[in-house]
Amino acid sequence: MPPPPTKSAPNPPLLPLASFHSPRALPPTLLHCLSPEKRPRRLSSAALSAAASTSFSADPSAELRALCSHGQLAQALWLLESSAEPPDEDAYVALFRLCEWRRAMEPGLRACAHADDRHAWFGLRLGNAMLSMLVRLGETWHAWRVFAKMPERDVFSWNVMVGGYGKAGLLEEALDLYHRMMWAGVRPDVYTFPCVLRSCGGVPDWRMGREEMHGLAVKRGFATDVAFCNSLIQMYVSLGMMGQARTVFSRMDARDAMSWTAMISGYEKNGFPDKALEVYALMEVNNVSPDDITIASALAACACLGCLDVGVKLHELAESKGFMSYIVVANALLEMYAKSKHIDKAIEVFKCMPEKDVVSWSSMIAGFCFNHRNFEALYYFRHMLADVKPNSVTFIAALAACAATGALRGGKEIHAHVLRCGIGSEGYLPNALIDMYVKCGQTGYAWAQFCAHGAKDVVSWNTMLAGFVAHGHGDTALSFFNQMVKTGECPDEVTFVALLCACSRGGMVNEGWELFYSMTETYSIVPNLKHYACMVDLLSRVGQLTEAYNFINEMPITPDAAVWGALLNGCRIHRHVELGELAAKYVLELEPNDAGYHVLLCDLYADAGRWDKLARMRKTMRDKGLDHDSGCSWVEVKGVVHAFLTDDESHPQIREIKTVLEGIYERMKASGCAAVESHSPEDKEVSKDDIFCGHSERLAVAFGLINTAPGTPVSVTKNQYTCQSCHGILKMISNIVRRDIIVRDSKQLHHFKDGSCTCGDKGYG
DNA sequence: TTAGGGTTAG
Repeated sequence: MPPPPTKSAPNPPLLPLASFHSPRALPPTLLHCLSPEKRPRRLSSAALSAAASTSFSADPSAELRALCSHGQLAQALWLLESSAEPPDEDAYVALFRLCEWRRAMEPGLRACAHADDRHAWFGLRLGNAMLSMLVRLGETWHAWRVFAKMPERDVFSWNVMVGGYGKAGLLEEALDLYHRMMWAGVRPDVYTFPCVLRSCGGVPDWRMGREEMHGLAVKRGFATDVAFCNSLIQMYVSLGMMGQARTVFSRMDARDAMSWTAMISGYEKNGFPDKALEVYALMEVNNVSPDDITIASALAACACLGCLDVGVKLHELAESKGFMSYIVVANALLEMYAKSKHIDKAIEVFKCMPEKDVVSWSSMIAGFCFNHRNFEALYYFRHMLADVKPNSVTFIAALAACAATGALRGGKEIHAHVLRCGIGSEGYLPNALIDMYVKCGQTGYAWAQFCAHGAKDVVSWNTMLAGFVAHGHGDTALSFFNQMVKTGECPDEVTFVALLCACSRGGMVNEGWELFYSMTETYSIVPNLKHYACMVDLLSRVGQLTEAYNFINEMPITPDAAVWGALLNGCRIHRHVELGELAAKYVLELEPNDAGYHVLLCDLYADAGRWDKLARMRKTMRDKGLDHDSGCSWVEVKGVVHAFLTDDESHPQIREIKTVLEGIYERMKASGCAAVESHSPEDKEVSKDDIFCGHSERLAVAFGLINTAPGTPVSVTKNQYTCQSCHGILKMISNIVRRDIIVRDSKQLHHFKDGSCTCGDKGYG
């Protein structure tokens, strides 16, 4: 006897065709197939004696049918299990249909076991009703057992099984069953095609779906059936063949809301959200009324595009049609608001939802991350745990929030939670864990996670590669890339962004050119704006400013602000005011309200001693309202993330923080550290003002030093780039206090240790 | 005399 299946049991291999009709190969009774938690509860002895003393009507089968027709499931089940004789086939069928309609798992399985025990289910109608119910309840395995035992099967039985296996994601098995059906000489009907096509889209050999199914449907005269065409569209959608989907759609004589929705969601899922909205507009023009699923699909397209105006109209429409109580619509709506940078509106929708599922919570957590409100993401994550069980998508979003704030302890807790749930290798979770460890400055943990990840993909390699680059291990990054290629992993655009970045940080010009050319010549990857920006950065940082400028002018695509910004940064490092001003002209044309680029130009003037121009630039910033410093740093202490703003005096421990900074200043003076570069033109020594400049990273570092154990590293995350003065001071602090200080800023990761930084001071001319 | 097609989050 095979072991009783459990919920996680793999799909049983299909028996050889011949065994279907061989009594010797029949599986044990259905009751024995049920997993322990699925076994029906027997009636207690008290209930049995009560049943024995109950007077039944003359026709229990009629009574059972009547109870089912009135929806009285509990009483019907009781009657079934109390009667001495099994009811007739009609009564069983009525009970199975009621269980199917109610999605009543346990009563359904009990009724199945009852029929099975009494060998009363051999009729075709009864078997079919059983199959239909089991498939609808998601009990494909049990459906298979019933199907295998049925002495007679019709096209309905086969359709239910083929469709059921497809729904359960067992696509190969579904297609196998379809072929067996054909071999068995069963003639497919109009229902067969949608059942099979569901699985054709998910298997590599899609030609079977297109050629065999389509041809057969045409031959049988089903090609005009709306459900068949919709299934065909869906098959092409899942194969990413939107052209063919469009052809089927345009040739349809009649289309219903499902046809339109399949096209809308198809375009959205295949990366054409704009086309999805075009189809939606066309649907309106054709006066086809959208239903809840259409609206959810169109909202998903709006979310992709950040298209608020159409999204708001869909919101109004959903309200007018009374769809707001549908969780799918509400979820799609809050996602749309979050992605359109209206997170407060998303919160409003979320709070109005009478019921929230794992998608609602995960969307909110990811939405907060998308809107740079990572603390709220973590707050929602903690609250969710009391309400809904998180899944891999939730954990990925929460890990992103930890990564963004450098919340290592929080990230580790989530890692432990993931392992406890046994989903550590599910979906993108392994890569999200690598990313979290990388961004929290823990390359060692990231590496361990990378090595433990059994199914590495290009994203795993890229994430780890980016980790080496961020930590200043340029040589390791290049050898890691070689290892990646040797293992057969094909690099993509992201890989080359990381590699060129490594070259730029390490001043490896020749390697950079070689990699840049290899993109097109070896890997057929067309360089994008990010790659060009990296190359400009590489050339500019090493002082090849004219080459960088010429390189920009020869670009086959129009340079963006990042490309010109890289040149501006190079000009700042090498104090080339004229070329810097030219780069700044382009940058500020493209990004006129970006405070960061204005600051970069100010720094260029300050470093070059052009105080008149600096004053004018600062005035321009004031006039534009860009002079407000919104610098913010975070540090995690004992699992709690503390945030500090520039000149922040609000923290309860601010006096201790200042005392620590003052102490450091005294020790700097005593140890003769006086050669810090200052922005002040007259003073070239470290002054008290330098120490108390109010920059958020210093406050966060001081707070971390106070509140963590001696000898342990302090890890800080900052939303802007670390200024030259802070960089110099932090190097000194790491030396004085003999602690590792890790600062991840908006540009790179700095690991300060014994008075030096892993960035090699590149970028701090 | 039952059944098939479009569904939100990374």
